[in-house]
Amino acid sequence: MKDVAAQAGVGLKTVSRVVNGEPGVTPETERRVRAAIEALGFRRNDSARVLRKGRTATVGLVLEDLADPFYGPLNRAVEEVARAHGALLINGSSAEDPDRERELALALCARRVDGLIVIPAGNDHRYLEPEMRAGVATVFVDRPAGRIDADVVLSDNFGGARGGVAHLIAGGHRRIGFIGDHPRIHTATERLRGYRAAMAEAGLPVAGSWVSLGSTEPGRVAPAARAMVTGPEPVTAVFAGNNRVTVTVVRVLASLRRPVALVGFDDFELADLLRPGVTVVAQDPAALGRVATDRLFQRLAGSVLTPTRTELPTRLVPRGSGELPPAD
Amino acid sequence: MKDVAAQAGVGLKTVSRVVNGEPGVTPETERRVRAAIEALGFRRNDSARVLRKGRTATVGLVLEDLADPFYGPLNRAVEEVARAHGALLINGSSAEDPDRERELALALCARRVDGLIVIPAGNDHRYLEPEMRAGVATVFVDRPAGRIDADVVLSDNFGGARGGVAHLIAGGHRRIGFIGDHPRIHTATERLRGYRAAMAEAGLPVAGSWVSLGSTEPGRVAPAARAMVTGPEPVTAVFAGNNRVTVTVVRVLASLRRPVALVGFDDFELADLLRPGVTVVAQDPAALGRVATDRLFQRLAGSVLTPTRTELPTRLVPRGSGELPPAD
DNA sequence: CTGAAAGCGCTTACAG
DNA sequence: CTGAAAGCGCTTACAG
Repeated sequence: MKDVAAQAGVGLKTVSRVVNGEPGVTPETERRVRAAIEALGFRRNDSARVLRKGRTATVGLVLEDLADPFYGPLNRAVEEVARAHGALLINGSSAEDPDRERELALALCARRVDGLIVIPAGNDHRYLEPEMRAGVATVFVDRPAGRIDADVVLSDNFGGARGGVAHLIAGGHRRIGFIGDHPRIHTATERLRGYRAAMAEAGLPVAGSWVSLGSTEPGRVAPAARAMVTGPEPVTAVFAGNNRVTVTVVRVLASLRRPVALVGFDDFELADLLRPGVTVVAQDPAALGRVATDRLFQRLAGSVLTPTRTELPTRLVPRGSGELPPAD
Repeated sequence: MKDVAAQAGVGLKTVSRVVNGEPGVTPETERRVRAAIEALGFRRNDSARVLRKGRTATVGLVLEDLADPFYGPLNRAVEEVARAHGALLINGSSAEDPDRERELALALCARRVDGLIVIPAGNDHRYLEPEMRAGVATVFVDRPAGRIDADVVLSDNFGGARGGVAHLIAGGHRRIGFIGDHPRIHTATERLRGYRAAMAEAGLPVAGSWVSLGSTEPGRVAPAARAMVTGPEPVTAVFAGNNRVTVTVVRVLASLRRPVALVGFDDFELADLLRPGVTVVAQDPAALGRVATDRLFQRLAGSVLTPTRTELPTRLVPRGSGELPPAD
C-alpha cells in the first residue's frame, strides 16, 4: 500500500479510501491510484485490516466429520448464512474426539473468528467460557453444550423417536428393538428415552436384549441386529438410532428370510429406492445450520442476550419398511 | 500481551517467549508470566502473529457444494493433510458459478491463505495469476485450470468411462446411451470422449439420440433417460456420466417393465443395496484431496517447481446392473 | 478533497 | 536470561 501511495504520488489514506470505496476522492486521483494498484499488482492484506478493525468476518464451525453426508447440508447452510453477512467459514472435524474438538475450537478462537458454531464431541465446554466472555459468539448445534450456559439448536430427538416407535406399535408390533449410538452422546440417550416412552405409553415391556447402545461401526451394529432378530425373544421391528445404524441394519435385514420392520432416525439419500423403502424420522440438517447461524449473527448484532434453546421438529416419512406387519 | 508483561513485571518479548515455548526463560519468570496470563485471561491473537510472520497456516478450498456427498471425503482429506501441517481450512461453495468461484478464491487470497485448492467452476483462471505470482500455492482438482499453467490432480475420466462402456459392450450390448453433465464441464466431455472411444473401438455406431448432455437436475435427466429407452432405436444399456445422473436413471429404470443395464461414473453409498446393485466406475475423492494437498505443501516447501498434471486411476465395481444382458 | 501520525498485537533483529 | 525498538500492513482520529 505504501508502494502504491508512492507510485500514485498520494498519501496512504487516499489509497485506503480508493480500495474501500470511501467517498471524498477526486476522479482523477482515484484513476492514478487505480493505475498504481494495477501496475504493482497490489492486493489488500485482510489480515492487517482485521487486526485494526477488530472483526474478522469469519465464522468457525466445528463438526464431527466433514465427510459425513449428514453434515453436508448443515455445513452448506452455515456457509450461506455467513456469506449473506459477508463472512467466510473456517471449519474442521472433531472426529468425535473431545480433545480434538477443544484444540480446534481454541485454534479458531485464536484466529479471532467472530463467532463459533460447535457440534459438541465432548461433555465439558467450560474451556470456551473465557472466549465467550471475550466476545466470541458461540452457538451449539445438534447436541447441547456441557457444563456451560449457551445457545443451542437441537432436533426434537425425544419426540421424533417416540413418534417413530409409536408408529411401529400402531402397526401391531409389540417386540421392538432399539439400536443406537454411544450413551455418552446426547442424541443417543434422548432417542432411547423416546423409545422407552413410546413403549411405556403402550404398556409394553422392554426386554434387556432389545436395547443395544455403542459404536455405530458396522462391526458392532450388525451382530447386535442379528442377535435381536434371532434371539429367544426375537423382535419383529427395529428402531435404528441414526443414519449409520440404519444402513447397517438394512443390510442385516436384507439377508433374513422373515421380514422385520424398520424405522430409522435421520433421512438418507436413496432411502426411497430400497425395497422396501426405508421409513425414517427425518431431521432437517440444513435448518439446524441456518437457525444456529442466524442466532449467531443476532448475538453479534447484540440483539440476543440470554442463551436460548431451540428445538426443531422432526418428520415421520413412511416408505414401507416401517409399515411391514409383525411377522408372527 | 502488554498487560500480561506489566502484570508479570517483565518485557513483551519474555511473554512472547513463554507463549511460544521458546527457550531462555527462568522457571520462576515463566511461572510469573503464566500466572499473569491466567489472571488476565490472555489469549494470543493469531491475526497479529500472522501479520508479522508472513504465513497464515491456512489453506483455502473452493469446491462446488459443501453439501454434495461426493466432495465430503475430498474436503475431509484436505483438512487432514492441512492439519498434519498445522494449518486450518477455510472453504466455500462456488455453486457451479464462475463469478462466485472467482469472488471466493480472491477473498481467500485477501485473507492470505498460504495455499489454495480449487475445484473449478469456470474456464478462465487468469484472475489467479497475480496471486500465484505473489506466492499463493495453487492446485486445481477434479478439473483442470482454464487458460493458466498450474498444478492439477484429476481422475482418469476418459479411461474410466471407456472401461465402463467396454464392460457393457463385453456383456453383449450394442445400443448404449450416454447421459452426462453440461458439455462446458471438463469431466463431462472427457467421459463422453471415453464413451465414444469404446464404441468406436468395438465398431459400434452411435445414434444422435443416444447421447444427452446438460443439467444434472432430475427434471432434465429423467425425460432424457425415458426417451432413450423407449425411442425408435431404444438402448439396452445406459452409461450415466456422474453420481447425480446415476441416481435419477436408477429411478427411471426401476419403473420399466424391461430390464436395462446401467453403469454409472462415481460410486455412491448404498449402491450395493439396490436391486440390482449398481455397477459403477469409482473414483477416489479422498485420494484426489490428499494428493492435491500434498502437492500444495510440496510447493510451499519449495520442492515443486513446474506445474504437474496427476491423473488418478478409476476402478470398475461390478454389482449387477452393469452385468444385465441386453433385453432383446 | 487529502495526508501525517498513532496504533491494532504480535515477532524480528539486536543489544545488554 | 531478558528487554527496548522497529515494523508487519492496514485503519482511526484528527488536522489542514
